[in-house]
Parts: sequence; structure tokens; C-alpha cells
Amino acid sequence: MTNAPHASIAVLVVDDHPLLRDGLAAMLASQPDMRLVGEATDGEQAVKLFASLRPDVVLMDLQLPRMDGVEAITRIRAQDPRARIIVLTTYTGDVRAVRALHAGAAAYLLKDMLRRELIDTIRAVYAGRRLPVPGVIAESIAAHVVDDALSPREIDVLRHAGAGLSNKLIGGRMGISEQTVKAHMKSIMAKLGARDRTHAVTTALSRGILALETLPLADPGTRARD
Amino acid sequence: MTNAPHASIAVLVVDDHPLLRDGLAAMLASQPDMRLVGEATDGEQAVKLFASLRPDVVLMDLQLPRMDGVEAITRIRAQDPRARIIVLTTYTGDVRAVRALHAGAAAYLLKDMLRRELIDTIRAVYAGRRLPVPGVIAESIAAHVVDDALSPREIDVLRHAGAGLSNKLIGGRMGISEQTVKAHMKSIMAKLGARDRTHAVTTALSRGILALETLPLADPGTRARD
DNA sequence: GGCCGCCTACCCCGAAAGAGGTGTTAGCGC
DNA sequence: GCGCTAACACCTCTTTCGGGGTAGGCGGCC
Repeated sequence: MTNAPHASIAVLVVDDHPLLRDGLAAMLASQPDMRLVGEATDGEQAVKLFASLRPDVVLMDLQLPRMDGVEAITRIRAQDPRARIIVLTTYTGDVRAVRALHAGAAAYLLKDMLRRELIDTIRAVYAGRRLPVPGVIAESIAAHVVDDALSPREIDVLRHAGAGLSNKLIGGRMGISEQTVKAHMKSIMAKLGARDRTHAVTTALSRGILALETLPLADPGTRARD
Repeated sequence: MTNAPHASIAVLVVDDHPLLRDGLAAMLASQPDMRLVGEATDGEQAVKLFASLRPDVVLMDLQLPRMDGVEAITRIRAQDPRARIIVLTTYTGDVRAVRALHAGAAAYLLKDMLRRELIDTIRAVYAGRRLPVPGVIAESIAAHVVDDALSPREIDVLRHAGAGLSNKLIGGRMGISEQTVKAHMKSIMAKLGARDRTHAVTTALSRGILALETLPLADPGTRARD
């Protein structure tokens, strides 16, 4: 099917930062056996472009507007289970990386990584290998993932807490009682080793369980300002 | 390489992400009147490289390891008050941008900006203009900066709150009474328009008033478990 | 001298949070 | 089927938060 003209690897880049895309484009241009076939700026676009372009390898950021990277990976893999996706993230202890790998990503790289490693990884992934993770990252994942693993429900509760909602309001918004929200909060704090809800949120942020952008922040209806 | 001997703008790029540096490098390479003369990955290196390379324009990220971008700007301007520095940030409502401008930065740009704007800004700044800010940003700054401006003491309190300390503990650690801490928290929440301490912390984080790295996180004495 | 903002500190008090429990359901191992 | 665990749900209890005030000392600014 995607029999490339002369064995060149067709790469789709998904990232919301134009400059970073340029960086990746420049890197790909310097490699004779790679070519950039498309760029997407959010998850939805990534899914669509994958369908039309059928690239050999996808480089995807996890932090995306409109549709989360993990979600995009899931959908792309649903389209084509052989899709080869390399995940790029900024933070070291990012738990989403693990979710991305579960969702079918072939490898996981940090953005502040050397070009060589990225290039090597692209070739390795194209060759069919999975997870040629350069050690350091594997460890950093392992070190963090052991004990967090918040349930989806807990993450939801915590996201709302980060937005400054009270347990009662969270319960109202999620359709459960205030007491239940409290129970979730207890479990969250125990898992994260946090002292209170505020600490739980900052801990989750620093571990990549939550992202500032995904918080229901700046919701106009409840602006305190008044 | 640097084969543009005359009338070319010498640019120093300061960012901790190699890929983003590559993106900037590619962008500069596409402009005949610009050349990349050096790259720094942290604030200290930026100050040193500025001293030795004397670039015409510096492109600097605010989020840097080892030395903060604002600090680096201050030191560079101390070396040479004519230094032309363009600040790059990720977030829209970043208060550090204002501090950077106060510290002597000539302009302020968002990373997810079009290349054209960046190139235009570089030329404008090189020509001696200051703050050719593309409207949107100026507004986003103005909209946010009016009312935050937390006092140093308040920022301290908020940092401890982000670490999960109770008002009593914060007071103990800062050498003031719990009542005073509460007074500060009240003022903080009023200024930030936050609903509770958790919201205050996330709001401050998203505006760049606080940084996750600077939180007294992971302090061993009071660790819950793990 | 006034005015204002910062830092400090205190009062009251209702409404949350967080620390104890209990129970239900679903899934997994055997 | 029988334990076991984990997610989810609900109920008390005490502590803490956060909103409403008030107020003195201190510094800058008009």
C-alpha cells in the first residue's frame, strides 16, 4: 500500500507550536530517507490527516488543543492498528505517556531530547520496533507510575477541584453526592501522598496527571471577580 | 553556517528545547538578512554567550533552567543597556512577560505565533523600535496585569499553600500568625478572582505568577506516604 | 498632612474540608 | 462458587477555610 517511491519515511507531525513543527521539519529535511508529508495542530486534524495521508510514522505531542493526544492516538489506531506513532512530551514524569503507550503509541520521547535520538527512534519505529525507549525515560515512567494510577473518576474530581469548585459543586456537576466526592478526594490524596486538595492538584500537575490547560479554568459563568 | 558577512542581523537563541531552537534556526536560515550566531539552553549560558558573541538581537524563552529568563534579561541589560531582547513565552496571560519588559526586553511574543510575525518583530527590534507588540498580546497582558500584582509576601504564602500547607503551618514556617496568613489568603483570592486556595494556586500557575518547579513540593518532613 | 497599599493581627461564624467509618457492585484468581 | 480487590456510593465527627469585619505601624505618593 504505502510503497514509498524510494524507501523514504513519510512523517506526519502533530503539534500546536509552529516553531516546534519547524524544528521537526528542519530535522526531517536533513535526513535523506525521511520526508514531512503533513502537519496537524490539534487532535482532530491529526486523525483526519492520518486518514488521508497514511504516513509511515506520526510524531505527536500529547498536549493538544481540541482533542487530547491520547484520544487522537486511540482513534488513529482504530483506523489502522498498524499505525506507528511516536509520542512527544515536555515533562519527564508524564503519566499520559503511559496512557499513550497503552493506546498504541510505539515510543515515547521528551522534547528536550537530542535530534539524533529522535531520528534514530523514527527509523527504529519505522522498522517495526516498539518502544526503543532510551532508558532514562523508562525509569522515570516506572518510578512514577507505580502508585498513582488515579481512576478516571478520580481524575475528573481532581480536575474540578483544580478549577476551584467545592465538593458540593463537583458533586452537582458530576451527578454524585458531596459525600462521594469527599471519598474520591480522600482516595486521591492517599494515592498522590498529598496533604490536602491543593497539594493534590499541584502534585498531579507536576506529574502530568493533570494539565493546566485542561482544567475547567476561566469558566465565565462563575468568575469570582464580583 | 554563518556565511552572511554584511548587514545581517546576528541572533542569539535562548531556549531549553532543542527542537524549538531548531525551528528558530530554520526560520532564521530562511531569511537572508538574519543569521544565528549562537544558542543557549539556560539563563547562565545566555548571559555568558551574550558577553562573548555580542548579538544584535536575543530571542529568549522565559522558562529556563538554572536561571530565570527575567533574571537573565536583567543581567544582559546590565552588561549592555542597548541589548535588544525579544521574549518568547508559551502562555497568553503570562505576568512574567511584563516583568521581562520592565527588565528591558524590547518585545514579547507567543510561541504559537506565526513565523512572519516573529521575523517582522526581529527586524523591527533590530531597527531600534521597542514593543511592536501585535495587539492581541498587548491586550491580553493589559487585561491581566491590572489587578494581579501580588505582593512578595502574598506570593510566598501562595507558594506554601500550593505545597499543601495549612494556614497554621504556613504561619509557623513564615514566622507570622495564622490569622495573618488568612488575611493574606483573603487578599490573594480577591486579587486573583479565585474561589478558594486551590483555585488561587492554579490561577497563579496559569498566569506565571507561580511555577510548579518553585513550589516547596516534595519536602520530606511532612510527606504523607510514598 | 492626607491617602493608600502592605504587613501584621484579631474577632465572629457559617460552610466547607478532611479523617473516621459502612455498604454495594463489578471484576479477577483460584 | 468463594474469596479478594478496587471503584463507587453514602453517613458522622472534628478541624479548617473563608467571608464579614476592625485596626495599628510603616512606607510611598500627591
